[in-house]
Amino acid sequence: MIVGLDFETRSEVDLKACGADVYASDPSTDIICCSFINKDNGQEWLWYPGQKIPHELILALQLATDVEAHNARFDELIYECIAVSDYGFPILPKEKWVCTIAQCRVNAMPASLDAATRAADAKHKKDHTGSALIRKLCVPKDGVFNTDPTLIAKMGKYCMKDSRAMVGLTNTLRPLSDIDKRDWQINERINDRGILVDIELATLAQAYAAQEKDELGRQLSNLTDGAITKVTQTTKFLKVLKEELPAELMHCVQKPRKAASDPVKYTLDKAARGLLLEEEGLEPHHRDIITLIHEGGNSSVSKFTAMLNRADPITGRVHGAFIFAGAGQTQRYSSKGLQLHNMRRDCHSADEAEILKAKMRRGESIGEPVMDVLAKMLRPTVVPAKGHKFIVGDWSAIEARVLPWLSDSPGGRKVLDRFRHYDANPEKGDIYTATASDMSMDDRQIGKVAVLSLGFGGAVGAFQSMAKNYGVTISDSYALSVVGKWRRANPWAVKFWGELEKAALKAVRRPRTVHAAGRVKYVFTPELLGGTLFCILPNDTVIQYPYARIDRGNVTAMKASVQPKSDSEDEWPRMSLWGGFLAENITQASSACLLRELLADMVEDEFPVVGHCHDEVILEPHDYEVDVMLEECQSYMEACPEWAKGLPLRAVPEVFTRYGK
DNA sequence: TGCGGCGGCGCC
DNA sequence: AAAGGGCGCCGCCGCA
Repeated sequence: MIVGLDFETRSEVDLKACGADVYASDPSTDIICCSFINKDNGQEWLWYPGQKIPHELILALQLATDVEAHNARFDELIYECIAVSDYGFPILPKEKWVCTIAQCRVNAMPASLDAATRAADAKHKKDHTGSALIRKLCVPKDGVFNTDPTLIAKMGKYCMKDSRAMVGLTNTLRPLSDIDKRDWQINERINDRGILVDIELATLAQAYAAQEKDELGRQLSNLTDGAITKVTQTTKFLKVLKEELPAELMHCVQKPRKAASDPVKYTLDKAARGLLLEEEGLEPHHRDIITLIHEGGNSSVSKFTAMLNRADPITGRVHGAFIFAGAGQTQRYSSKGLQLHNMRRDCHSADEAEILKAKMRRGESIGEPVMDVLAKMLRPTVVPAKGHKFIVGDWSAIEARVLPWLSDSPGGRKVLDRFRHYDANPEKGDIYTATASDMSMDDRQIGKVAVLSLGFGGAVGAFQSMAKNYGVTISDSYALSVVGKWRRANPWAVKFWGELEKAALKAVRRPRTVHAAGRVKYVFTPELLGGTLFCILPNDTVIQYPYARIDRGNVTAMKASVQPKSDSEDEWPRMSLWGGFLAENITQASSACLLRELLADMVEDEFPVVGHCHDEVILEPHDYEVDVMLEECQSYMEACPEWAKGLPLRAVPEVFTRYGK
C-alpha cells in the first residue's frame, strides 16, 4: 500500500534561506494542515492540528510500504519533528519514505509539481492561489501569524489538491526502481549526517566581506558621482560605457556571435573586463571603475551568510545539501544551499586559512584584493569535527575513461590500456602528454584541454571555453586544427557518436525493439510520457528522453532543464539528440552509477560519508582511524563493479584538516 | 513589495 | 548543418 501526503506549515524561519532541516527543528515551526491519499483505494484525509487522528489513517500509515511526498525530505522532517512529537502520529521507519521529486527527475521531467504538470500538458495553468496563501499564512507579519479560519480552510483545499496532483502526475511516470529507492535513501543518510562549518571563520569572513563590499561601493559612488553604488551594477555601467567608450574599444564589450545575422549584444563579464583592462587606450577613469568591479565581482558575502543560515544552531553542521538525481538527464547528484558542487577550487590551504582566521580575529588586514582572498576561504570553511579529519578521494579522469570503455571498440581499448600503463608507471608520464604526442605536439596543457573537452563532439567552442578555464589562450584557427588532430587520432570516438545517433534513431522508428551502440542500448516506449526513449546503461540503469520523436530525420526530446515562461502556452522547449550529446549523457550517467554504488557500499559498511561531488567522496573519520580508512577508501574506489569489467579506475585519496588543498 | 527573467559565475 | 552539457546561486532589473 502507498500513502501520499503533503504538509502545509508555518514558521518564523525563512525556509528558502535556512533549508528544511533548520526550518523543521525550529520551535516556531508548526503544521497548518496535512493531506493524505491512500493511492490504492483513493481514500483521502485532510487533517488539522487539534483534530483527532482518524484510526483508519493511522492504520494506513502503519501498513503502507511506501509513504510518498513531493520533496520527501521536507515532509519527513516535519513528520518526525512535529507530527510525531507534538501530535502523536505513529513513528515511521525512514526506509518507508519515497520522494516523488526523485521520481520526476529519473523520468527526466521537471522537478516542481507545477512545471512537471505543465510539461505533460501545455494547457495546464499554474494555480497562483497557492503561493498567495503561503504568503499570507506561512510567514508571520509583524511577528504574528494569520489564523483566519476562512484562509486556513482555503489552504486545506489547496493542500488536498496538491496531493491529488502529485498522485495524478506520478501515475504517469515510470516508478522508482529498487536501486533508485536505495540510492535516494543512501543520499538522505548522508544528508542526515551533515557536514560541519567553521562557524567562527564564516562569521568573521562574512563581516569582513560586508565591510569590504561597503568600501568598494563607496569608492564606486565617488568615481561615478553616485550613479553606481555597487560592484554588481554592471548593467548600469555598461549603459554608460556604450555611450562613452571610443569606437575602437567597443569590440571588447561585444558578445561573440554565432551567426552574422544575430543581433549584437553587449556584456561586461569577466572576459570583457579582462579585454578592456588590457587596452592602453582605456581612459583612467573607466579603468578605475572596471578594476573595482573586477575585484568585487563575486558573491562571497552571501555564500558565508548562506552557510551560517543553514548550519544547525547547536552542532554547526549543515544538513540536506545533496539532491539525488538532481540532474535529471543523467541522474547525477546535485547540491544546494551549502553548494558543495561549485566552490572555488583555487583556495587557501588549511594552514593559510588558519593564519587568515587569526588575523581577522585580531582585526588585522588580510591582504589584497580582499574579495579574492575571501572567496578562496569558502572551501576551507568546511571542516571536519574536532578529533576528526577529512579523507577526500576522487577518481582520476573518470569521464575520459568511461567514454572509451562505453564505446567497446579497439580504439577505445587502446586508450584504456594507456590509462592502465600510466596508472602503474606514473613516472613515465601521463595521458595528457601522450594525447599531445598523438597529435604530434609536445604541449601537455593542449593535450589536457583536448582530452577534457573534445570527447563529446564539441569543436572550437568547447575547446576554447575549456582552454580559458585552464588559462590557455589560443587562436580559433589553432583550436580548429587541434580539434581536427584529436578527431583523427581518436576515430573510435567519432564513430561512436555516429553509432549512438543511429541506434537512437532506429529505436524511435521501431518501437519496442532494442538497438545497441557500444555498451548501451536504446529502446522506445510509445506509451510512456508522450513516447519515451530509454537508454539502458551497462548496469541496467535507464536514463530517459520523454516526448521523443523524429523531426526532419533527427531524434528530439523534451528539454526538462529549460522552462518556458510561466503561463505561456508555447510547446515545452526541445533538444536534439545528436551523437555528442548522447555520448556525454551516457558517460556522465555511467559515472554517476559508479558513484551511487560506491556511496551505497560505503554507507552500508558504515564509512562516515559526509559529501560527494560527481567523481569525489568526502569522509570524516576519527583521527585514529585515518590511516586504515585511507587505504580502504582507495580500494573501495578502485574496485570495479561486476558490470564495469575492463574499466580501469584510479583514485589516490588524501587527508585534510580543512576542505580544500 | 515581491516575483520571475536574465546575465553572470563557479564546479564537474 | 553543426553543435558542449549538466547543475545551483547571486544580484539586478522590469513588471505587477
